[in-house]
Amino acid sequence: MPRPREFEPDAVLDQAMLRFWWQGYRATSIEDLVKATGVKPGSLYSAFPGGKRTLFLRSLERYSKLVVPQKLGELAAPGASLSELRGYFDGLVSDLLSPEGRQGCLLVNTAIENAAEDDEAAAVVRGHLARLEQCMTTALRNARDTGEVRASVDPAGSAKLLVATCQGLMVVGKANPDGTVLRAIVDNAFTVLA
Amino acid sequence: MPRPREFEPDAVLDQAMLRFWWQGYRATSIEDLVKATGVKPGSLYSAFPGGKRTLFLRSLERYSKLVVPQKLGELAAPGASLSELRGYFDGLVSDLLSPEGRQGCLLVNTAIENAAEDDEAAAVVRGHLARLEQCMTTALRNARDTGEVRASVDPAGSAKLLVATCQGLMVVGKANPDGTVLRAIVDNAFTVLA
DNA sequence: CTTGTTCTTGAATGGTCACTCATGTATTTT
DNA sequence: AAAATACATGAGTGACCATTCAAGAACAAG
Repeated sequence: MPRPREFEPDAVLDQAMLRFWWQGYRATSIEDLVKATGVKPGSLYSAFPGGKRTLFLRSLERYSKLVVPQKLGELAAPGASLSELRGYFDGLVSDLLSPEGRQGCLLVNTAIENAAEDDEAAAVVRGHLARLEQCMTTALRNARDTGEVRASVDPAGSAKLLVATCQGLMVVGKANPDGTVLRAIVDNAFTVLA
Repeated sequence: MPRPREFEPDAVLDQAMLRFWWQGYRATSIEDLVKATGVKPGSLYSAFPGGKRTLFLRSLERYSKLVVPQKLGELAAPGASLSELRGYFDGLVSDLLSPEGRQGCLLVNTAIENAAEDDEAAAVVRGHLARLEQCMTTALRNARDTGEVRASVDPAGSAKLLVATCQGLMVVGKANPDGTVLRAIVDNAFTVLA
């Protein structure tokens, strides 16, 4: 009976995610999204009840589901070890140094822009941090078992530090995208472990 | 001859700084500043040509000049060593855990919200990061000389890492103000050195 | 083909934004 | 006291914001 929808909601979310990522939540207007997707305001609001904020929260979830795993790469595998951990950090650095990577991480941006006033957004960020910490803990535990890192390293504690380090990397990289500095940070973070 | 100004521009900047700090640049309206200072739009614009953005850049400079030295405390002294460095991190953590400290650092927020699109703002942030790095380098060098940290520690490199760590601490603290996590990060950052 | 249901469209709403400007005011010099 | 000067006031500007809604359109079931 009903008329079928003429657009793919996930495609809309992909575009919305990119805009929120590049410009931030407040700086992205509904008109931006209308232009980016070709979907008119009425359709947007009927497909995403709750309007802009819903679009944003769904974009965050989509980022978590699509972009984050791609960035994590093999670090997400249960057998990941020191090289995968290092690979993740190297990937972050090269992202920050490329023109397309200057936007940093949507979840870090969200932590700063929205976490204090939007607890649902903060929860998505916390989930991301927890997942990252868990991947890193596993990798460190594996690396310790194989002797790639010193036995004195506490996987859980070091993982917490490494999570903070990569968030900090993103902040520093956004203000000062200098490869020398960013690589020095990563190098020093890893000299501790070996 | 002229009629004297009835308000103190620095007092206006103090209020503007607080608003930008707590709410961010975009989320702070001129009307917010008018309400906070009692100074009407016309006077605001004549005292700060360039409008909102000038007010913001001046607020950043004022933050750098007034708030940052207070947070740095004794870490800024030439004789600072390991305990001053640790004191700085402990201060960050207790700030993040207090209700008034939830806003984090204006310069970190600026790095995320404005650095990509406003190079003048980014420059202020870079200046702050450089100053922080220099204080930490000095403290680490002093600490190494007195044997408080291992001789194998590279002051310049470790300082870059510690700068990133404290930026990361701010991001993590904003999404997840959990003392256990934040203290674990600082503890692990310092186990490397001793 | 008719009817029912959902979708699309885009103009319209009321609010807020950063910013300006004409008018009036306070102070100092002459 | 009068003139000159810079400041204070706050209504006003046009632009943009998120959101709504009435009207038309497309499809499926009967």
